[in-house]
Amino acid sequence: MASTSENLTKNQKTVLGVLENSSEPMKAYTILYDIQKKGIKSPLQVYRALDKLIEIGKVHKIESRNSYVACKHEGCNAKTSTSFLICEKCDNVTELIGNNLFSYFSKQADKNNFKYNKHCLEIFGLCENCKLKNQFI
Amino acid sequence: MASTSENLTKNQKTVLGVLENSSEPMKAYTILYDIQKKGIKSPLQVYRALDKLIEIGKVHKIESRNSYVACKHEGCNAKTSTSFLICEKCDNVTELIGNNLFSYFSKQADKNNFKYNKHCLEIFGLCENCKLKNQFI
DNA sequence: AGTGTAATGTTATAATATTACATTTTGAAT
DNA sequence: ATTCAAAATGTAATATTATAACATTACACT
Repeated sequence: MASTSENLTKNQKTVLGVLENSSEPMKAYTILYDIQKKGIKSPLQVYRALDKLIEIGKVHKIESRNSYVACKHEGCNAKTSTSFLICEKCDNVTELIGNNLFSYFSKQADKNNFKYNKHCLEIFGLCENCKLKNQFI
Repeated sequence: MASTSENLTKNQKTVLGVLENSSEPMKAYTILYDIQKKGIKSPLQVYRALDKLIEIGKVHKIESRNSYVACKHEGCNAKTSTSFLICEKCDNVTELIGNNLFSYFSKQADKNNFKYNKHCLEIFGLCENCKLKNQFI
């Protein structure tokens, strides 16, 4: 068995727990403040846990926001690449999965004689809820 | 006439100048150190200039690197959206342009009942040069 | 000249992330 | 069981990136 939640360390479990219970992406220092009761005292402890969780694909970073989000997809293959829909109104974030972005980007890269390895994609706009609300403004 | 280089302010011209003369993306504080001779003394002056330059599409930000790059494309429409190829070996950055990413992403968003507004895409891999070098390792 | 708006200058500080180094835990090989 | 190396941890300090707050200046338009 590879890297399931079972063989995470204490700090890693704590950080992952906070993220999984959050309805939205969290910043590193917000995570820190949330778990100082649980024995984590320094930013470094959070960043180290995040690094590991990102490495094994349990957590993704949203670059444009310096935020971190737990991945809800069992066995997410987005260990390196990430693709998000980010609502500009309510900050809700959805991960794009099971699509063919990889092959599409590979082709785009090829045209520029560039060898695709991974990507990060962040699409901004309105989520379903906010879209509906917006119609009446 | 809209926002051409002509009606930029002194600070904005200075910052844009540095970026245009750089062969690679620059960080805000690197820009600052480079132009302290020219009367710009504080980070804020750099960030304000960058904000404006980004707003008018003369400069783009590379989110994953906290770096800024001058746009080489006359009348670049990427005022908001950006798409980059980033070499993991040499840090060379190329902007993807004139492609149909917009419509592709709109469709992807639609599938999730999400209204596309803009995006940032960063593709990591090997640029042409580094790809060639790599073959002999 | 007076007014409004944008840009500027300056200081301080907030927010995000890493270095350095000493210590402890873990777990596999003997 | 003991040893050993690798991984993880703890702690303090610091580096890096970005913004807040507020006073001042420049300039176009009346």
